[in-house]
Amino acid sequence: MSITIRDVAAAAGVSTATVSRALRGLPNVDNATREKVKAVAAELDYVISPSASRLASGRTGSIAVITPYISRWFFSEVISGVESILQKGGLDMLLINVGDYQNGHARIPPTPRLKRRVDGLLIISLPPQDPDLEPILNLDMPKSMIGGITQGVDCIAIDDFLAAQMATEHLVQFGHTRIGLIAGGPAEARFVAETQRERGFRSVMTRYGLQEDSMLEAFGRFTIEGGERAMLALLNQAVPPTAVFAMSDEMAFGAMQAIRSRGLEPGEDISIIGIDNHPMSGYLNLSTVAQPVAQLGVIAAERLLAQMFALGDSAHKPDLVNVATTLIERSSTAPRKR
Amino acid sequence: MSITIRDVAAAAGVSTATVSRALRGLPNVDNATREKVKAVAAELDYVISPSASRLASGRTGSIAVITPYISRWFFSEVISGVESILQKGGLDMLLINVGDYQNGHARIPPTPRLKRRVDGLLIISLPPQDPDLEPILNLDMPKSMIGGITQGVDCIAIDDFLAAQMATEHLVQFGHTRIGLIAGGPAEARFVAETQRERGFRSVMTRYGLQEDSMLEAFGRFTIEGGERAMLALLNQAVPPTAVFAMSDEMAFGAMQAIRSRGLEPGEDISIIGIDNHPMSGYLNLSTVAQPVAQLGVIAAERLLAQMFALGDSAHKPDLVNVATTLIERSSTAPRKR
DNA sequence: TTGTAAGCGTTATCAG
DNA sequence: CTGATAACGCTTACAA
Repeated sequence: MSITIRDVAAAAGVSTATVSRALRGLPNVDNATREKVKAVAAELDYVISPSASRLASGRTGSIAVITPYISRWFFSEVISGVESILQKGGLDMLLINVGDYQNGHARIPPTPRLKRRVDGLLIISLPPQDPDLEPILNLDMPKSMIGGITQGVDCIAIDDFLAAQMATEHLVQFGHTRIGLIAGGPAEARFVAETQRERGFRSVMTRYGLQEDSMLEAFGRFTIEGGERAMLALLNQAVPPTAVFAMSDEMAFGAMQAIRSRGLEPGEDISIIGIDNHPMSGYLNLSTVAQPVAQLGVIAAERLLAQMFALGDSAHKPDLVNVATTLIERSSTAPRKR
Repeated sequence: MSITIRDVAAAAGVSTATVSRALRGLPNVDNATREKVKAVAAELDYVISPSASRLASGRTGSIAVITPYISRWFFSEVISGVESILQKGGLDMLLINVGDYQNGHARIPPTPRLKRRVDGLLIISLPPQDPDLEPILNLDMPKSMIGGITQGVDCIAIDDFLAAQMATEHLVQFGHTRIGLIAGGPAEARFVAETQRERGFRSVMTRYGLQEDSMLEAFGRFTIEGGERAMLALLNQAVPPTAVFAMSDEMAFGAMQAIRSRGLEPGEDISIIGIDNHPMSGYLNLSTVAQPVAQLGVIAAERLLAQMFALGDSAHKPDLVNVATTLIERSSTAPRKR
């Protein structure tokens, strides 16, 4: 029914082998022959059958992007960066959401869906204790991950420890001593970034001999609404913090709302800083530590491609790539009022 | 190297045909045989080779999601909805970004990448005049689209005409007569939604005999920043509007910022309303016409599946599905001050 | 209910 | 540089 390589071969007066070589740009094809074949193929509107090609060659020409969320800002931004590189590399992108967060019903283990289906894996921020992670890492194919740390795998991330230090230090420099923390969730189910950010926060607190009050930590689940609830909890303390470090801008947005709902003004009455530099942050005057999110995706995809094409000769050596962050001061942080 | 259906057949003492039938849940297999085969397959950790299966059966088990953006809120939300259904249906999702907006360099026509690669197409908001659209629609496979209108194709959308009417009417009811419009872009390159929303806006203006001043229309490109610039342009008019309808919440966010930058207060001095009910809208007190974005993706995916599985018997009839919207009043809109 | 065997459309190995 | 031809691993009539 569909037109095959044999039709092209016949029409061009060559063998299927030659057609295959000519069309894929392989060497050892006479230039005239190649042009002829290309012309015939174009005229016949011939398109290679990926299934047949995959079966015969063993390469699938596609890579799986595994993510716990699709629509959250950070993730969609990363995915967008990844896609741009994969498209450029002529690879198909299979998007797989492993978050059971959405609908709660039992998650299907993704491993079987991956086994013989893709040539590479790009893993976005799977928490180390996620039960799916290990089987995925055991899959024998090139992989690179964003926001994780695994020996022997290309890992791309900002230095979360440092970013949190920058944010916290900024608050300390403004004279704040009673500083609250809005984290994502409790330690049992954390992304690597969360753990690192908490460590960074604590390291600065300790360095300046500041009291670490466990009542001054709340969880915001990385959502606006969660950030709002977390801030309200902090405000309900006997002695509320005068400054707060939120692990993400979106949680900080919610926190600012909570602050206002108490008749207080962010910056004026309570300083707040986030991490991300979300597109809204400039408009809401939120101080933050900016990270180049889409760029993380770009780099991870590029390193994945490097692995896939570094066959034999120049062996690709996996590494941990740290991308730089920048402190952006806006009016949500200000010197502490005595 | 990898374990094949023949290994399973041998180990189970049956033919490859039986293994194939048993594993795929086809009828006419003895129950005992089926269980035996399943057990052996599980033990051998056997996974069907998709390439071989596809080649033999002609079905790819994957569908392409074609979108002009990945990381913009509306699109990532839709994609998320689509993914949840496709995953449930056991289908792979190929995400294809056809926006050349990102990097400007010549876009590769997506048609060849689609030809023999997927079983179905889910098209998100391609403008009717997009040169890629027609070749895509000509592809002979099930398709459904979101935010578009094409005869003979399943189309899912809100009633954009009505939504714009609701928003505009809301402003009129508050006594506003000089109403500005923040659209996406000029008529030459519009999404269907834009065209419909402009029509809805104008229909209400006309119904109430309100002046339509072409100087009171500005383009915001559906971004926050664009909305800000557009609003500034409106504010620079000799007689600025007292109320503004923005075609999206994100543009409205930018517009609110612009209003504040002039020392004015949204709602107090200038009313503004958007469309979407973006997660930030509640926090910014933006009035809006809410649409269930992820739900659009869910429905579109479900209808696509319906087409793919309605082979023969109950023929699926393509249709235009309209999803309901709701007016949400917040403090960004208020009665006009005389 | 089960087995046989002919494809499915390429790629890749050898010769030539 | 080019052509036969044997895989690749599964599905699916058709037989049994």
